[in-house]
Amino acid sequence: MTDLPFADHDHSHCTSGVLGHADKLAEEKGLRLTPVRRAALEILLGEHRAMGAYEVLEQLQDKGFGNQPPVAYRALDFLVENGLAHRVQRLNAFAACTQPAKQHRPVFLICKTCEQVAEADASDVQDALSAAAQNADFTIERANVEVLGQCPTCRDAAA
Amino acid sequence: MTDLPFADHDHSHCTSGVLGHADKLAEEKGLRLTPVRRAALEILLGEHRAMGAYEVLEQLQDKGFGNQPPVAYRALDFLVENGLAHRVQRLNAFAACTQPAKQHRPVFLICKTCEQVAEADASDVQDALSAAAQNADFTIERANVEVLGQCPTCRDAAA
DNA sequence: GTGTAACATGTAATACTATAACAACAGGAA
DNA sequence: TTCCTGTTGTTATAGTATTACATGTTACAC
Repeated sequence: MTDLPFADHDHSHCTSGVLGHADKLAEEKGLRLTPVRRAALEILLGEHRAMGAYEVLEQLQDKGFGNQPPVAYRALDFLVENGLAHRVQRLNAFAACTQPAKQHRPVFLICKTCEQVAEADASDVQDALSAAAQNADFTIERANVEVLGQCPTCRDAAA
Repeated sequence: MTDLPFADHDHSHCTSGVLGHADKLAEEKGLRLTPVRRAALEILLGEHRAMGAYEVLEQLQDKGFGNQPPVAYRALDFLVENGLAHRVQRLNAFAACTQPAKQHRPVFLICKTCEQVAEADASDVQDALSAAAQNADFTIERANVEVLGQCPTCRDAAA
């Protein structure tokens, strides 16, 4: 219970900390943290919540950058690729439940090649999740665990 | 290693099994497994992979049902609500990484009320995930763990 | 069996999310 | 300088999802 992520915190401090790290990272790794990219990061940090790309775009526009979707997506993709931001989500899709009889909380194993989806039984995962949530005093309503990768068949075929 | 989800299997059997269960469930719980809904489930089962709503819609259309998006979304929502299908996904959004310094594989705790996102450190979850994937002989490329619920502040405010 | 409430379906219109493709430009290396 | 690489701007378009309203159907009370 040492580190409650939702608790009040010195926001300006956490913001400048991340920005400082970003600058350092850019220098060390030769990343080009250009004005748009830095601005996008500032915007995300400024709200401390998940933001849609178009929300970010709007604020970028206010700061004088382009106003077309790619402007935001490119900056965000850069941040994600370099570990400065996360993308929350992937795959807008549905799959039949293969074990509707059991009350279960599945983990989805999604093969990026053949697109098959397997439901792995992973009560361990869910238990760990419950523990993590409890630790943050967070009430779980729905959990979504998606793993993207390759199924044995496609992997072997590719090899 | 008893149950490899990706292994070859008797697909017609697993399909009819789920459909049979759906029929039984409908009868027991008084659910209305109407033609569109049953057709949507058959379509999902027929491919055994994650399908976009518009893909399902197309096939529904071929079977003589409506051809507007809500037709598919409603049927799919019904299936999801009743545990007959899963929705793979949640939230198309970005969030700044709050701990860019550490190499970490976060779990996102997303408050559905204030939309704040916290990154919980959950190596336990990731370990469990790795184990589950290994058990299915699945190669993980990217894992996305999202939990939707309420943060302590919003929960207390609602109470 | 009729009326009514609740739920299902069909359809149109629109909003939101994301990408492809190309032009213009800036900076570094040969 | 010239070429290469990468960044930004912009247009156009594709893909995903919801709102709103009209119509139809089912089940139940009376």
